[in-house]
Amino acid sequence: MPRAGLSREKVLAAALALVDREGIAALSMRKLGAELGVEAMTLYYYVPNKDAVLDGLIDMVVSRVTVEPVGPWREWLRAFAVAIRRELLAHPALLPLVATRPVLAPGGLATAERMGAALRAEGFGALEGLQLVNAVATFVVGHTLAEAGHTPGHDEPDVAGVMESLDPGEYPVLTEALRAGLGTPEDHQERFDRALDALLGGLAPRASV
Amino acid sequence: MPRAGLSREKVLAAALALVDREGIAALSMRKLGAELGVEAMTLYYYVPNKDAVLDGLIDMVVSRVTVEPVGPWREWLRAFAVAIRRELLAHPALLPLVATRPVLAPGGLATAERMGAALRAEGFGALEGLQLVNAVATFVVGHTLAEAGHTPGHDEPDVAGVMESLDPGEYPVLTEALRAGLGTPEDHQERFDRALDALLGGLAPRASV
DNA sequence: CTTCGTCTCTTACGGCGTAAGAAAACGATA
DNA sequence: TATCGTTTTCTTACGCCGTAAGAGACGAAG
Repeated sequence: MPRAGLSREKVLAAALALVDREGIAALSMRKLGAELGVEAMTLYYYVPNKDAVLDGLIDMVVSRVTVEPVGPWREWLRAFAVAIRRELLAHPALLPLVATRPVLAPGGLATAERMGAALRAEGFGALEGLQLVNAVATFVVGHTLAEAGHTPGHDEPDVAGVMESLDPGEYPVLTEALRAGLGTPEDHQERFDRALDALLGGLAPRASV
Repeated sequence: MPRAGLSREKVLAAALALVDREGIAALSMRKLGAELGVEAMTLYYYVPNKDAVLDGLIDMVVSRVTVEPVGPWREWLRAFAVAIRRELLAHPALLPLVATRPVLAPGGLATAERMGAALRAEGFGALEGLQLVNAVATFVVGHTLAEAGHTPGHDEPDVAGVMESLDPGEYPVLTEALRAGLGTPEDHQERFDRALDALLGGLAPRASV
């Protein structure tokens, strides 16, 4: 029986809290151990290495995205996209991780399977349906990355700073767009909605509509 | 006059070669120095710190994407998307970097400006046009990341391995899709083309078509 | 020759992931 | 209670990393 009451789950939970609070760069085995009142090497009893911690983190987040594929397929695919985005924005520090690991992690497999099955019932082929799911997922990750996936050190795009340093004579259209709100949260939301609508509106099963 | 004939450009070029050859994780100041026949600290005469090297790398790649915005806007936007993808796939190790830094880097500003101006001439607003450019860019980055942006260590998705370890009883649709080519290069290409068509087809200026 | 600006090196510090194994705390048994 | 095997934790050490600080080597200019 563990003396400090540790477990893989508690290690991962502490890691997520640490990352959310101080960013991905602050996640070191030593700091994570300190967070749990334990030496760094102790963690290796619960986790094979640091990479497993990272994998565990993305799996935690991905597993939280659960959407029932019922009703019109465009609607629940949209809900799927929105759910991914919400979850990613809740843990922006994890974005670079989620983006650079294969989507075929255990946490997302069941969801992918259910969606693929539902789409096949709508006339899509198995490959075609999962391509669609994949396209939506990669779109959301890409968009959310651009929105919130800043490398620590380069903090957020800093629209105001860019605007000032931009020569209006050289970049008139950019200047005008920035003044009109390019890069603001509302802009991201609007762009996300519009592009998602376009994407979903343009995709359909090969055979019929 | 430099004794070793070094320069910021040569440092960056060597860094790009090193990254292309051994991956982003292999890029350390010491190795980069060795690559150039010089000690690590020597590099700091040409570059303020490692982060500046990374910034320089993405700027090199981004700057190479130059598309003339002439003709039907959907066509050159498509060419733009294809050009980004080509450039990113040529240096897949840089993908995680490109994805996590603001798109508003110097190298891409001029391109964005020209495209924004061209779109405004087509009836888009300044903000609206740049949103469109941004949407296309983030889509491409997201898609290409999923295609080739594997974290070193996790090498490429390894479709064969996933297929074998997948229980066909539990994941019938996934199994079928994998057998049909999900995750192959052709699959990526096809999905990219289809989603890009959908995206471009669904986007239009607010006022007219 | 001296001086100065340019370029490169040496040394050192604190941090990282983790391999190897000693050491401590525990429940069960005698 | 005393002992034992297992489970859990810690100590030490190695080779990496980015880079701060400053010494040294060099050609050109006076």
